Amino acid sequence: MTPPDGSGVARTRRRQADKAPSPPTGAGERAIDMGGLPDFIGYALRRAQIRVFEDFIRSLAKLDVSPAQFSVLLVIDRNPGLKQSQVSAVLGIQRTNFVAMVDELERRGLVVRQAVPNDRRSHALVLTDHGRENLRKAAKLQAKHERRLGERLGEGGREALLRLLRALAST
Amino acid sequence: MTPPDGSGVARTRRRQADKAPSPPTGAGERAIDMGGLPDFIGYALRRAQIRVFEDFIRSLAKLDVSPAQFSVLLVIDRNPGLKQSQVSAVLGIQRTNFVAMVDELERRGLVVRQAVPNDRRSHALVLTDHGRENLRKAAKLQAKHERRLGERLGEGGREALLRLLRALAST
DNA sequence: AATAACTGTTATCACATATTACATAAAAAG
DNA sequence: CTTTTTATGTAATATGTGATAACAGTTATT
Repeated sequence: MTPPDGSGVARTRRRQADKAPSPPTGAGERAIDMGGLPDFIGYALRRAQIRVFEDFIRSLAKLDVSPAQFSVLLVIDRNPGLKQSQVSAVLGIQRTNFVAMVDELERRGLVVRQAVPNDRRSHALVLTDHGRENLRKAAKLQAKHERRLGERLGEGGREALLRLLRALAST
Repeated sequence: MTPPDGSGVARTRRRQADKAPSPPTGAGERAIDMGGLPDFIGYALRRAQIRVFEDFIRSLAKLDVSPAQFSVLLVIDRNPGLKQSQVSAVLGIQRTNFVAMVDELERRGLVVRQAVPNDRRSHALVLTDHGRENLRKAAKLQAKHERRLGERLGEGGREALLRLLRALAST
């Protein structure tokens, strides 16, 4: 499996290079035949995912929290004391790659690794006060982002989309 | 914008590391609270995209054609003679990164860069016979893949999904 | 006690994407 | 027609994301 970020979207750098794909094709130049690409699930999925992640990143830019970081903070907040391996597993992040993520969150003072009473191998993850405060703000911005997406999808669109996406992802 | 592949999916390597996110939570260990993550568009989108790309890659493994390569071959086939920059632009690939892609496709004998009559800067891209044949086979496998996805989505699900995804991606 | 499995970690590798700089060539401006 | 701007392809490079292998310390099994 794979982490909740990826998306190929550069979080730090400001994007906007080359140009967006196929602006409706101006006057003169003959339209380019996409060969049905936009009607393929995978292509449509990818395009949508990129857009949504871009919007997410813009929405939380103030806090500099990526989609992946948001998911990590959220899970730790709801399940304080989980081991690194547990958090990484539910999120589909490999524990080896998860190390650096926790390093960064710890460096920023959002998370701490705590000793576990009966197991000297594992680290229990908990949010600091600062981490909780940061998550609270992030969640607010994320909710706004989510609402914005919902509006684009029309009445009942969001729920329908979630159902369909789960159908694709399940099993 | 961004290319049609990405997806964080390793095409070459065989995947399956760590374990899939949150298997329904067995008996003993208390369920982990995802904090509503699965109900967020971005998260669901990402998960679905990964799954779909994995399936695509498996489906076309025989031909060793990635989603990105498939889209490139398709566009060149439908619009023979387009310049590199045109192809990369419609697909949302930066022209600098597109160079290596064309190199590879050319190396494999699927595509050729042709001189353009009135412009000595640009290269016109066309499929070779081998490239066309390869695309034909790829399209067949892709169609099967697409049908399989459609079945998962139920009656009218595919069309509904495409509509919703386009709503997210547009503008 | 010996062996196996778990946990976190480091070091790499592969690959996707973005940025910068450049050479050549065509187009636009003057 | 010359100067300047823009377009095109390319290389070099940096960063991010994901996968693999190996390892040390610890705990669990046998």
